[in-house]
Amino acid sequence: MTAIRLLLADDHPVVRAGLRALLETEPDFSVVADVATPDEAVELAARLAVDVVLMDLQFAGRMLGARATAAITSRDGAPRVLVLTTYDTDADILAAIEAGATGYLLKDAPPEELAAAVRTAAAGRSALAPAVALRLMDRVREPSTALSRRETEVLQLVAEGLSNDQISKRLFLSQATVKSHLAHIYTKLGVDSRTAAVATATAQGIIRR
Amino acid sequence: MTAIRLLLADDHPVVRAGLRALLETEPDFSVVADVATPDEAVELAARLAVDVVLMDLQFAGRMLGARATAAITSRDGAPRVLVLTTYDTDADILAAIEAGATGYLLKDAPPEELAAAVRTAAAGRSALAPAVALRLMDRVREPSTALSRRETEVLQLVAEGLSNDQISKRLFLSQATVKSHLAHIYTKLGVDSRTAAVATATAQGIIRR
DNA sequence: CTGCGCTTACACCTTTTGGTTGATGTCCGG
DNA sequence: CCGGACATCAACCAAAAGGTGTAAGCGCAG
Repeated sequence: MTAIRLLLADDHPVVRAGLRALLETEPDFSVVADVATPDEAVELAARLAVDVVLMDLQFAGRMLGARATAAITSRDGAPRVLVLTTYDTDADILAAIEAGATGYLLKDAPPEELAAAVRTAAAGRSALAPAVALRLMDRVREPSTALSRRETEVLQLVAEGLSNDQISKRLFLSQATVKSHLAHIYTKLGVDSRTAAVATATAQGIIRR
Repeated sequence: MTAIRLLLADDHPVVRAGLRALLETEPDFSVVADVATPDEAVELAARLAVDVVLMDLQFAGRMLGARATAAITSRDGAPRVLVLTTYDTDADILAAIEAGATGYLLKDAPPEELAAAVRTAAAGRSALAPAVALRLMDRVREPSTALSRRETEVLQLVAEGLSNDQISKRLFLSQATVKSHLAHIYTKLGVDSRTAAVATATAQGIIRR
């Protein structure tokens, strides 16, 4: 049995070293490279014939991991991408899954869970951390509080302090559409103002700040 | 020359492994233990006669590191505490320094910076990451961004989703006063809406969600 | 003692946001 | 193929929030 070939992508040197240290103790794992940027990850994922990429979602505070994940998984014979991040918010999870991630793990996961997820991903099966799986279950069970992708996107911008007008320009919509989305968001969250929506959504982990 | 004895306190196994891997390559460092909880950190810092404690601020999403830091540094002959965390918000930095931390590093620091900071801390000198030092300088230079107690109180309620009317009732003020406070807040933060104020203040750690 | 900043407060006006109703097109699943 | 969820936009009205000017009491440092 050949070793599972791994590529680590995270902008924190400490995290890269930690993952390497933890994963190299497994005899059937081989960490072939670790990189600090999404671009390097995309390039090396293609060149080095790896089996699984462990990908952070945030690089230098921005959400570049999802795009890199999409770039990696879009090719034929692409490696599996296991997203490994700090936050378990709806927005992040959906972005990752949409980008083609095979699994979603949290950085506070114990080493055994990490290794198990890598093997699951290498076998092509989906690997979700318990907390993440639970959140997705809740989402399915309770569709009234589940915001659509577009709604989440709008609300994220609201949380960043943008006005309806700024949001409409950012998303190439009319203010009317932004207001429409917000009205739906208020209904779903049971609130009646943008700040209350942000507060509620933040508390529930629907958006990140 | 005796080795510098280190204790690692972080709830993320990956981070503990990473710090251990990076620091043990230094011949003059000796990692004597790593722990996952603040309580263990306080206990072992006293028992093991360590020189420097590398302390995370957040444990399981809560700010327990500052209290542990205070507990460790309050004793005679206490080890130096080097706070190592992900965020460089005002509130976190001030809490750490107030608790008696000798230094404040960010987790995205390169390994050399990390090792240098440990040696600096072991020698009893203050070790601040460049980004952190810069923020403190800004704070001293630009006191206009410092909100008064009342203003912070109002803004905290805004962040919780309350309307001006609700805030006025909560604080036994008139809506006019709340609006006055908010106008001052907008000026100090350089924004022009309540959501933008919350976003900015949260980013700077002025308020906590 | 005398400013200065914080807190409180009011009035007037403009801009933004929220609430409602209605309409069109798309896409997906039964 | 059709219903339903989603996304898009419009027009209108009501309410909330923001902008500006003004001002009084209070505590504190120079």
